[in-house]
Order: sequence, then structure tokens, then C-alpha cells
Amino acid sequence: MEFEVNTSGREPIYRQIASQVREAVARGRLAPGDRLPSVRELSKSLVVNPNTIARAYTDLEREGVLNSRPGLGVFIAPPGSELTRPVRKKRIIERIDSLLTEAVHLDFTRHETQVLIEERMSQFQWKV
Amino acid sequence: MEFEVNTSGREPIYRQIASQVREAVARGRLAPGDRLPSVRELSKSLVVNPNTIARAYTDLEREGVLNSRPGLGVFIAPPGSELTRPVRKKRIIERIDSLLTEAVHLDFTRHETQVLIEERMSQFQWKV
Amino acid sequence: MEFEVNTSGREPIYRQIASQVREAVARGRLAPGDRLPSVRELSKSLVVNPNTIARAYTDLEREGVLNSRPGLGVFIAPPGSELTRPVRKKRIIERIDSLLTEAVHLDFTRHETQVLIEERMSQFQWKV
Amino acid sequence: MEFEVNTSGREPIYRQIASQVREAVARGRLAPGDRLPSVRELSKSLVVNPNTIARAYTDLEREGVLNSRPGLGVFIAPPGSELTRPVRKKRIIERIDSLLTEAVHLDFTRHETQVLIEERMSQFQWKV
DNA sequence: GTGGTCTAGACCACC
DNA sequence: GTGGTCTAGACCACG
Repeated sequence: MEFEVNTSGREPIYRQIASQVREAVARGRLAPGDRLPSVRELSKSLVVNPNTIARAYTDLEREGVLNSRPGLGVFIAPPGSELTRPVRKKRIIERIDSLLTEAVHLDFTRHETQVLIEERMSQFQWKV
Repeated sequence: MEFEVNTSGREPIYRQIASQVREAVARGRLAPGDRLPSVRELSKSLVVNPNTIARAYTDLEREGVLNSRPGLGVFIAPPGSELTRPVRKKRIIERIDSLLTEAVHLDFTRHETQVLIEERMSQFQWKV
Repeated sequence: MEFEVNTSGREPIYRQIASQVREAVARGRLAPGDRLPSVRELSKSLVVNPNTIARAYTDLEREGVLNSRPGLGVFIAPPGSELTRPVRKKRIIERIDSLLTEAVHLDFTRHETQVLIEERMSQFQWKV
Repeated sequence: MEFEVNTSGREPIYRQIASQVREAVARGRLAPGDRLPSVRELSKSLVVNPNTIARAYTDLEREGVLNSRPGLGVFIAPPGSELTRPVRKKRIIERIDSLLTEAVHLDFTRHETQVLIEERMSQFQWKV
């Protein structure tokens, strides 16, 4: 897996990395059991402090996306969301509203927005 | 316009205020030319530091959402985004991908996500 | 609230602190809205690096036990577990089995164990 | 005795093995004098480094759970805890408090917790 | 070799 | 003042 970090913006590096892993999992480019680069490897290739990588991995582990095994490496965990349905629904609705606000603000029509969303949807790996 | 700030969350107050203005514009509750409360008025009614309000308004002005006319007050700006079409498209696609990543991660099916988005869409004020 | 850290054992300091907060909440000695010592205060009084305190607080925030508000401090969050019932049950049963294994191993009788548990239970703040 | 190791979790393998021995003793499935598989046998059948098995056995021997007799094998030791009563009591109370903290935190009522503990208790082999 | 913890000290955003 | 992020580099536990 290829990573990219952008130090010029304001998004923390560890969060950029975490998002990229989450997205790769959502798109099916990373599957359960796959191994990620080690903390040290990735810190070298991205020229970033190892602690920063470790922080990204730790966060993902707490979310249940990764399992880290000292001495072995870091692996994609089997799926299975632990959050309650109402909590998950509330969370996703907030994200949707925030997206739609941005779309209106950026002057897209309803139809344009629908088409774009539909296009991107087919790029993701949905539950069967 | 009524504002609400929640000091118990983690979202900075100035950003809560800015979001509420953006959302009100997106939903059509604020129209170009409408006047917003002055920095001092709002800081009193929300019991918040005036700098915090000023920061929210400054951000919105930089985005082109507001115009401040010294001595007169702060007004909703006419639309007409400064950003070019490709830039706006790139930005909205990033937001869509981020939303869909979260949806997959929260274990929603494609169909559930479509339904939720469609539901929320009808709450917004789209360009004609 | 008073904290104690023991650097001679193998339990990480940040986890000792987090446990003490969790326990204080469970016993009702800390209630929603209560403020905890700031990262810097506590790091001085415990003679521990500020990062270590921050890590404990970050973990608790992610669990939903605390809310941190930059510029204001760290506060006990309102309750409300987000985990699914089966997940919570599985987790607590693991803890019970581990406790009972230890009790047998330490040569307590079933009755002694029951009495001790009953005694400690009355020290905690249970949901009504 | 059958062992199981789960390399996908975060618990060290040597500790998984040690726990399984302790639990088997606690439940009466292993009795004093019973022989355990040799380090080499077990390391082969579990496909695990022999050092890992040795570490588990060493820990158990230090705790007084096992006796290893070089050339003969490893055996369950007779009971008779080396720890004094007050020490053992202090230790078990810490474990109880930690369990109850978790139970409150996971939003179980006092009664639910009592029922679960009682249920699990009947699965263990208590001293007569 | 792997990840986990901790320190020292810097800089930033927020109020 | 508050918490949040990042770096540099040390030491430990695990396999």
C-alpha cells in the first residue's frame, strides 16, 4: 500500500495516515489479514517520526480496524462494528448533512450532487 | 437567526458558529443581503468572547459567504463562488469519498446509504 | 481527586491514571461536568511527563469518559455506553472468568469469594 | 490437555498458554501430579517458538502452579499457596474492584452483574 | 526484527 | 492559560 502525507495543510499527519488506511479497507484494497508496513519502515519511507506512525496505528487498532502484534507487525482486523445502530445512524447523518451543506455552498445542483455520489459509490466495496 | 453553541463538545466555538451560518445559507434560511448580528451583540447573547465571534465572521468572509461593511454590519454575500469548477468538483469528491468510507466502516449497505442521503437531500435548499 | 502512580510495576503510567479516573467515576467520586487537573498541573504533581498524562486523557476521551476542551480543561463526560449489548456482555464475562480463575488459584472458597464481591459491590455507584 | 493460541489478538502467546493452564487447574480439568506436554512437543503442535512455551512454563513454576523435573517433564504442583492470607486477600480485592469498575462502565446494573457472576461461578471447581 | 512506553522539549490552536 | 501535535531518541517486552 502506498501512502502520501501532506505536511502543508492543517490535518495532522497521523490522521491522514489513518484515513488512508480506512479508505483502502472500505474500497477493498486492503483485506483482513493483510499486513501493513512496520512502524519503522513507514516512518522511513514517509520521512516522519516513528511515533507519528505508531499513533495512527494505535488509533486504528482502538477502532477495531487493525490488530498489532508486537514482534510480528500490524494487520487488518476482521470486520464487525461494535457500535450500536442508533449511534452509527446519528454519526452518518451528521456526515451526510455536512457534505450536503458543502455541496450547496459550492453551488452544485441537487442532480449534479446525486450523480457524483452515485459515481463514487461504485468505487467502494459494500457489504453483501 | 438563532445560534447555539455547545461548549461541552470538542468542536471549536468559532467553527460551530461558522458552520451554522453556512448551513442556514444552504437550507435557504439566510438569503443574500440578510444582516447578521454584530460581533458585540452575538458575543453578549451567546456569552462568548468577542474574538471568537470575530474569528468566525472573518473565516466566512474569506470564504466569500459574508461581506462586512464597517459601520453598517455583516451581510450574507451574493453567491457566485470564486472557485473554478474543477477545483470545486475535486473538493466535493473528496468529501463524498470520505463520507462513503465512513459509511462502509460503520457497516451500512449501499442501499441504506442511498436512502439516508436521499432523505437528507430533501431538507436542503437547492439551486434552481 | 488524588492520583497515585507506581513506576516500579509493569503497568504503564498512563494506564494507571486512566484506571483511577474510571474507578472514581464508577464509584461516584467524580460526576459528569467535574473538571480534572490540567495536563500540566498533574504532570507536575506526579512528576511525570505531560505527554504521559495527555495520553491517559486522550484514551479516556476516546472511550467517552472525558471531554477535553482546549483552552478550558478536561471534564467528566455525561454517561452512555455506545457498545452493543452482546459485545459488552462478552467483555464482562471474560473479566468475570479471569477473576474467578484467580480466586480459585489463590485458594479462596466459593463462599468467601461471594462475600468479598458482595462487600465491594456496595462501594460502587450503580445505575438506577 | 488441549491448548489454543490466538495470534491475532494482542495478548502475548506465552501468557495465553499460562492462563489456559491456570484456568484448567481452577476448573479441575488438571489435577496435581498431571503431566503437561513437554516444551518441544507443545511448541510443535502449536507451531510456536519453543522459547515462548518455556517462558509460559517458567512463569507458572515461579507462581507455584507447576513443578518441572528435568528429564521427566512438567507436572501440576500440589496446591498450598505460598502467599499469606492478607496478601492474597488484597490481591483478590483489587481484581474485584477492577471488575466492578468495568461493569459499571459498561452500563450493567448491580443485579445483572450479580446474576452473571453467579452463573459463571458454577462453572468453576471450588475447594471443598 | 517487531510494537509499546516514556522523556524532553518544540510549536500551534483555542479561549 | 488550556489541550493537540510532532520530533528525537531511549529502553523494554515479544517472537
